[in-house]
Amino acid sequence: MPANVAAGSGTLRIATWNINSVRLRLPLLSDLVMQLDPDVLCLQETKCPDEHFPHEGVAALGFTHRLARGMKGYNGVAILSKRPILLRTEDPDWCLKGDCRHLGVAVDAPGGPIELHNFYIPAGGDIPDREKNPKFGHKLDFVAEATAWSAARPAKRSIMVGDLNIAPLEHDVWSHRQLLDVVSHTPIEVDALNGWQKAGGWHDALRHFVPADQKLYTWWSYRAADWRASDRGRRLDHVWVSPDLAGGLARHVVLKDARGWVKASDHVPVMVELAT
DNA sequence: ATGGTCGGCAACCGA
Repeated sequence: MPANVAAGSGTLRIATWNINSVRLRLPLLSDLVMQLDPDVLCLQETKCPDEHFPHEGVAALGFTHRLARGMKGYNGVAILSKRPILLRTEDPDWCLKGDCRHLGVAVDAPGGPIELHNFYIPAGGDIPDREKNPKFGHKLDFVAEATAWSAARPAKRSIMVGDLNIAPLEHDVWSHRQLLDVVSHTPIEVDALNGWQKAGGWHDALRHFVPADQKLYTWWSYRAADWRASDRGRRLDHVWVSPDLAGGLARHVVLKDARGWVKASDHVPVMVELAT
């Protein structure tokens, strides 16, 4: 062991990906593993009931520890890990909907257990008005509940990842001006997300590496004729870490190439490596 | 300004 590395410490690579059907895109997971080699991979939009989760295929990639929380057709999250993970049973059923948008675990990390939360926040529909659009209300209610939850238990040795479906910064979207009325970048959503982040004392791990005045996207619409040429992206996927882990942030990857894979998801994988 | 494309699952809903 190098002299500058304390006993019991090490690095951990955490990745997050909205896979948009884990069964359809199972073959792409091996590309992800080759590119990022994550210790822990958090998935959203698995769209897969637990009894049909492709455990065998995922195990073949080295993820010996797996937890899935899915349902038929919609939503669904999973945590795949090369290190032991322990399901947290004390976290809320968000908005009491039982809709499979969160998994919380303790990861057996070098240096001691790390609390990890994988979120899939409601997209919120098309109209940014909770009176006219209940899905937007659900999104705001979900974030408000998560804010109160974070405020009640300041984060320590904790990581929060997922598809939060909100792009908070001006340069998290291709055109701040043109997206001010578009769900994902409206001021009410941005304020809500910033309030959540502040309530938990969370550090934005991607913006730790990429300055706020540089464009950074993790999602490109399927509807663009040429997603790469038009480059009308948004940063909807996030990695937040508690203050005590922020000093250990070592590396990040936004795997933009994944948007060009055959049968791509509209989101790309994001990975953060940190000392634990 | 509008519509553009996906996935699940079998007619549209959700993104």
